[in-house]
Amino acid sequence: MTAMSYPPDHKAKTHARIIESAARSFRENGMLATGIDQLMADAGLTRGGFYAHFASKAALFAEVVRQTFVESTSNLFSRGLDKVRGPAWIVAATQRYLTAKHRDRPAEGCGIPALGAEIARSPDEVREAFGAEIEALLGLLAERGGMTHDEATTLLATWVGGLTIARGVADPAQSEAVLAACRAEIARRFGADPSPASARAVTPSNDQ
Amino acid sequence: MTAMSYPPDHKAKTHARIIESAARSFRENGMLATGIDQLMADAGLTRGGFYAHFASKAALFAEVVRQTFVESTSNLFSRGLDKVRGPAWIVAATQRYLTAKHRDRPAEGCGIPALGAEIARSPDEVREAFGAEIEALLGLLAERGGMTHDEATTLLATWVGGLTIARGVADPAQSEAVLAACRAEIARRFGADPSPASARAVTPSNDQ
DNA sequence: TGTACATCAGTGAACGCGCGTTCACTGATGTAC
DNA sequence: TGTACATCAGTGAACGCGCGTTCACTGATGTAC
Repeated sequence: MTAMSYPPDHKAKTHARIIESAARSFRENGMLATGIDQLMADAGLTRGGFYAHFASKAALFAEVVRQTFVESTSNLFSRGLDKVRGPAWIVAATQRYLTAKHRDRPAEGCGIPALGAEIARSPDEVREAFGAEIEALLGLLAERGGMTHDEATTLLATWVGGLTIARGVADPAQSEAVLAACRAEIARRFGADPSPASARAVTPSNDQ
Repeated sequence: MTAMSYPPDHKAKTHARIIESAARSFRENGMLATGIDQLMADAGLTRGGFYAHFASKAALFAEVVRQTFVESTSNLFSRGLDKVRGPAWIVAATQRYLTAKHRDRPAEGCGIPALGAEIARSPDEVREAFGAEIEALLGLLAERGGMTHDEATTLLATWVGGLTIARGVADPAQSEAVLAACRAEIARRFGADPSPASARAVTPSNDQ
């Protein structure tokens, strides 16, 4: 009862390690294509131990969904993007989301384009986690971008759809054109400079 | 050489039947989750015959991608939508795409939200077919909606992302709110009545 | 009209392999005294 | 300080099953004469 084996955070660290490496592999290869053998091996463990950490693969998937939103929130509200608000933030965040780098590195990117279709086919456990994360993210987008909830929803939809289409297209020029079109239209809509050059060094301006 | 067994269109009909039932199952359950045994059984055949029709599962997937765009084009440019152009078409097509019915029937719906992530992970064969179909569809959207290529790209991205998010969310009210937000913003942007009631009976107006 | 034949769409057993999950266990750790 | 013990994170063999693909074959069909 009071006896405590192992350091108290040992299992928690292993748990987090499994989720983080699963989150990478799920986004890169798909949830279904990632076997439990493989993802446990990636975390330096063997298959049997999986069920000491998660009730099922679906339970892990729900945790992975949460993990990808933690990462996305960090990507969208730090490293320069914490210094701007309103339209300037919207344009700068768009320049960060709709890039060739994000397109080419799904393992580190937004979970919605990478996992959305598999989430939609998953049990409630997963879809409820997704719904809660979407609502929280939309709140943050609306607040930081000075948008209505509807505008934030549409902005996120355009990001997700733009990246989905760009990832599916084989020709690099055509793919880049899809990203550029969405970037330009969003910048036009929110009335700021659409050139990618301005996205690198975001300057605090246009608060709300 | 000149000898011709079976009616000349017999194999072609079987070929089309496999593609059509695979297109349904791929969109509903995912490409990876659909086994060749199952999809051949759905078409009334046994597994071995598959390779008389397709070089590989990826080759079938490329055909399925083309098939879903044929269906989408039909859905977006007929049954009332062939009677309008310009902003009126944009709003009416949006009201048809971003609906609970489309969300709940992936097997009959747009292949981009349902298969985009799996297309992105597929060989060039599949991604080249997707790129060609995207380009053709964007041309049609731009022409019928009186939009620039960039506007058409962004509109399609918003449709795809909106449906992806709405499908992943468990709560029906939250899911409907995502669809409604995207519908309303698109209608607002293209300056027409955003109420769903006007979408049912589209009236020819506002040409280009 | 009747028979022999060539075609080929489709069959079904078999290949090696990985899947998600269960479960009896091992062995390193910290605690009690 | 030293020993016996309880804890429990992680192990690895095993479960039944379906995967994508290959290949020797069957049998219905249309053609030739």
